[in-house]
Amino acid sequence: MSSSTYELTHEKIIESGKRLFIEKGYERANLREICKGAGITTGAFYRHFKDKESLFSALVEPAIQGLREKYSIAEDKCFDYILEGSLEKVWNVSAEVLQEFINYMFDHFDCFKLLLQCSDGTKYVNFTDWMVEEEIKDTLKMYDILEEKGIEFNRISMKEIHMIVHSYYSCVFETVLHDYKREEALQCVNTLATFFSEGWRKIIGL
Amino acid sequence: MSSSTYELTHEKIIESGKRLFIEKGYERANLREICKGAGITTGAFYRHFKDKESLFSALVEPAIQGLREKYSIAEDKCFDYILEGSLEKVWNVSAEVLQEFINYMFDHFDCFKLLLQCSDGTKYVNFTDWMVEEEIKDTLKMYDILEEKGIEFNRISMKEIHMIVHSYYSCVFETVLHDYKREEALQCVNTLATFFSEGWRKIIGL
Amino acid sequence: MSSSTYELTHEKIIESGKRLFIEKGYERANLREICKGAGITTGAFYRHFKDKESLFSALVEPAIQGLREKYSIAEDKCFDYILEGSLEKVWNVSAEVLQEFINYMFDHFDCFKLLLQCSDGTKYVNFTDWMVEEEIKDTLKMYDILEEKGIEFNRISMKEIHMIVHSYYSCVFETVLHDYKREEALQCVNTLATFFSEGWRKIIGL
Amino acid sequence: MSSSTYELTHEKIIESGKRLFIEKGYERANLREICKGAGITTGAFYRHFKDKESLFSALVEPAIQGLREKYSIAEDKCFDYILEGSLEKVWNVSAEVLQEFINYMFDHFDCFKLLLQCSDGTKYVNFTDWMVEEEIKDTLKMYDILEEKGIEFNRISMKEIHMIVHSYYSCVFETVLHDYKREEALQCVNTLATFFSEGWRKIIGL
DNA sequence: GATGAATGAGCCTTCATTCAT
DNA sequence: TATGAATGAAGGCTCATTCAT
Repeated sequence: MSSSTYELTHEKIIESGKRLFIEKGYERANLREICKGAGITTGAFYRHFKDKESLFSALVEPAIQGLREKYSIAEDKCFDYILEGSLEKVWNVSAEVLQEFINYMFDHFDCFKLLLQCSDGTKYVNFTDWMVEEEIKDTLKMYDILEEKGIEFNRISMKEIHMIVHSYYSCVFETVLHDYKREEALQCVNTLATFFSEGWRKIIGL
Repeated sequence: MSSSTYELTHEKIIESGKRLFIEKGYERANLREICKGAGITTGAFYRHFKDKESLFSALVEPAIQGLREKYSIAEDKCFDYILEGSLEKVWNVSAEVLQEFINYMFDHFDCFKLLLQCSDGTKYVNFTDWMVEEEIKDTLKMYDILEEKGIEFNRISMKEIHMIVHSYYSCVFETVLHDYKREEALQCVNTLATFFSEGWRKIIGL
Repeated sequence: MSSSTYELTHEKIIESGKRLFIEKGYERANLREICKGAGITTGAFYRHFKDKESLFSALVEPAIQGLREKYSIAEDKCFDYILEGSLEKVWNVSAEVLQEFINYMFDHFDCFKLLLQCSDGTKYVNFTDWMVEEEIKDTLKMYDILEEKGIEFNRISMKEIHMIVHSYYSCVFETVLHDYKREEALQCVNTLATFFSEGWRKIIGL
Repeated sequence: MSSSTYELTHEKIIESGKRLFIEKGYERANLREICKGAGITTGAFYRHFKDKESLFSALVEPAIQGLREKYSIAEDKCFDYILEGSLEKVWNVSAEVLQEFINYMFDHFDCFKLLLQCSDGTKYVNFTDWMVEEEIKDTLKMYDILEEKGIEFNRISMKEIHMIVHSYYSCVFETVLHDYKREEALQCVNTLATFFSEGWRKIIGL
């Protein structure tokens, strides 16, 4: 058995922290209660985590990394299609990726709950914005490629892009924020893909 | 004559509170500093407001009411068009209403900033959700009317509706959250209207 | 009576802080006990002082300022004599100044006790060194004047000057550190003046 | 063969402790870090030392003993000269002893640094005073001898003696406190010897 | 009616030492 | 015997709210 006392306690802190952060949010959750929930004294906590924010990071960072990877792979796939000119396939990939995202998020439901709803007071408050910025970078890259290829399309302003991309992620994350069931979420984002691909087409005139 | 000392002080508290809440958020803003900013003592504060949250409400409630009214009027107008069968006009109204909303929000920029970005720790944290719920009620009502009129369309699930409506408001509020200029915002929501009307059409198949 | 409740409490904190800092030293004295000694809660403390170190500063700063002024006056007097060539008078002034210093220190006995014996952990730990540096500056200035006037003397190294000046102040402060009575102290520094003037004469060969 | 694992570890703790005590002072240095620096666990520490203060003692006690011995020898030599009436030689011995002291201190620089600058919070805080007391005992003994021998001299009060002796040691220790180089220190105490012998002569009138 | 000093519970964090394994 | 997780008491500090003046 790989679970030493240390690891057991560590796990208990993680669980207790998760529970309390979700229940009350980062700031209102207090360490004493988290420790009580983990069956340890406050002193013991600091053998496991540097401080309160460290615990939050530990809770949330792996999920962020995982999503980042998923995103990175999807990104590559999309650009391949764009480069080979199969624009239509991009929309399909987009839909598939969305499903993957949702599945990943529901595999780490609590982490994303934490990130999206309980992170006020941490450096993760603006997690959605961060995701949006990433996506915008890609959108701009896509613009460049289309231009290079001599494909005609309407450019819209940065602000407009931002708004729409934000809207997109805000939909995706809504499934976690409002405790959708996995199946509901998957169905919803299907609709979302349709909705958005139609919107984009109209806007950029492809 | 309308500006007694009392009212003057009241106004000063309002201003100071607004400033500090925006600067630090509801919880991290502290009452002593708010009072200092208003040139009063902490004791005097409680003559004007029941407690900290009351001040926040006072700051924010008028804007909510105003928006509610705007919303109500728009709602009526939309239903009139739906009832008379001029579906196409509904999309136009939608776009116009959006402009009005934006203008209203920018007329009360600070209040909406407060509501959308600084309300963690108050009962207003979920302001966006509340707006979304309102809109959903209308969407459902519209469904009923279309049905009554025998007009064919695709029904989508509550969750899907929720997600898309949320997305819509999340766009609208994004203009405040990211400090768009009024003109930018107005232009953006124009795009948004196009984007969404196209999306909706596709989804519900009208 | 100018003593409002605030000032009364302020004074009580000062007294309690002084007592506890002297008893245990800055670091080992704790705020809760200081407050208990002052008959207030810890919260109240922070209406009077920014933090623990602030209280220490308040206790000690006036005495430092006072000494600085005394020093400044003595300095001027000495340089006047040096400039007019009455070197012999300088030794006399030196002795008189020492008496004044001692009297000043005994007028603010607790403050100097604090400064010299209880300041570990504050920015005042090296108070003696600071005084020594001041005096050394003057010694060097005196060197320059003697040189300008063409008076012959032995120069000794900075380190030697430092050591001897340190020794001088260490004597002076010893009277506080070891709770001499004022009269004892005054008599002692008389001897000290003799002792040091003899030493200096020999060393610099005047 | 003399370096068992135990002794090796012991030595490592000594080194790590020395480093950290010097760096932060006794109280602010923390045991966990000392142990980490020694490559052991906190539990293991207590197999080598009873507690934190024990470690400090171990670090510092040998140097104290060594100095004590040096002192004792010097003391005997001085009294021999006094008894045989060679008062002048006493001053010379004094200067020689000082050189030896300095050399000894610089041979065990860290220990004296610890003793003089990092001992706040231990029973060694007043090491200088302890040295002074020792010297004073000798001074009084010398008084007695002079008296017995019918030699005339000015008696000065205990407090005066204390002050001047303190001043003397405070010079000596200053060389460690301010990180003089050995050569600087040796030169300085030469000056010191001259300075003080002149002072003493004047004061006691020999 | 206004003042503002005081409350008091709460917060995160530190650390020498102990003790089950 | 060595380990190192856990203890537990203490520390400095914050803040919405109360209440004697």
